[in-house]
Amino acid sequence: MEKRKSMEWEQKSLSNELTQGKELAEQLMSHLHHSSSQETKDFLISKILFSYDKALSLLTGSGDGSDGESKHIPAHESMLESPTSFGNSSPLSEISDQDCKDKNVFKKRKTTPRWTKEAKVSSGTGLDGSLDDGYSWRKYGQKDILGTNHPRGYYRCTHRGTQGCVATKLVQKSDADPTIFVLTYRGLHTCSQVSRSARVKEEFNGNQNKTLEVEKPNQFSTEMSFSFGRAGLRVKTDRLDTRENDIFPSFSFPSTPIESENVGDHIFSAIMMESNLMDDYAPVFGSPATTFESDYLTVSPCHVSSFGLVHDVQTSESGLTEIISAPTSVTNSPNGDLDFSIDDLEFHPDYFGLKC
DNA sequence: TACATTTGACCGAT
DNA sequence: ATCGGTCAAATGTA
Repeated sequence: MEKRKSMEWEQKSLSNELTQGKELAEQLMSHLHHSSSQETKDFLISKILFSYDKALSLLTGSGDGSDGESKHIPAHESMLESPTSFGNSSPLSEISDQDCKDKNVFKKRKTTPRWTKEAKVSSGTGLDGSLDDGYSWRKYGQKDILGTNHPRGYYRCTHRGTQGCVATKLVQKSDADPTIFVLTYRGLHTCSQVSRSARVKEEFNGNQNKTLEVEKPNQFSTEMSFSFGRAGLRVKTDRLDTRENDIFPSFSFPSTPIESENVGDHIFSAIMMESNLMDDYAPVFGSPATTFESDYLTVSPCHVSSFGLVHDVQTSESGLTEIISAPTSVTNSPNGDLDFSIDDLEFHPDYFGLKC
């Protein structure tokens, strides 16, 4: 009896996944006929691939594909263990498989899920650098993490006190490649830094030949891309004499234009590494079976990388525009952090069809 | 003086 | 008991 129900449920899930894949493909088709950015298309492609991955895992019994109920996977940890290994793998598939081994998919989470987005940043300069994602961050802690050589820095939005902004971010230098920083964003920016973000974007527009697509100015942000673009990088030269800063630079995230001449060495890639990722994307794609239990769902212009399509982009003059323009077609908003609440989704329904 | 950073202590989850 | 995350007092900086 139970088994049969389970099978029916799996069948339904499978159907949902396939349906979702179809819808995504249709959306992709639509985007192909319009002037959507490559990033948007990549995004859809990655979604499709993941959807089919899930469907396959359902078929092969390696997982139930319903990681919407899965326990939280310490994404940052797995990533830090092998920060450069995502280019050829499908981390989410792995997560899915892992999740499905011994969990009861109908169980509720014990804790509020955290939706994280991670990014790898390679400075490549040997100099400490700051990243500007359009927001002001204030460091509130630093911790040595077990199994890692570098401490993890904890940052929260400067406007937490004044505007109650709950966005936080974790920054940690990669063990495998000290030039790479792993950024983990958490929470939704509820603060208003629109003008600042807009200013940064204008800078890009002025400096680059390529035009930014500002399709949804009030919803999702391009800050992730900005943070690794030229406006977001600057060389922090103060307090370099301290050991701590040597191994772990302080990220102040001002909107200071890049001052380093080594911008071209900077590499950007972002990874979304959350176990519940796909299910929470699902509503965006109209999956009928999706349930909302989480407080936030994450949308990142960079999540293509989380499906094995790691998008490392050289921030040379030509490459930079690629970084900037592609993600902007997906997001544009004061919410530099790309997490957003379900409520936000409801208030901006047009986002779904347009972007996802 | 106001704001940011540092860092040890504390807390909750596992 | 351990570990990751956060707090908050002390300290630094502009």
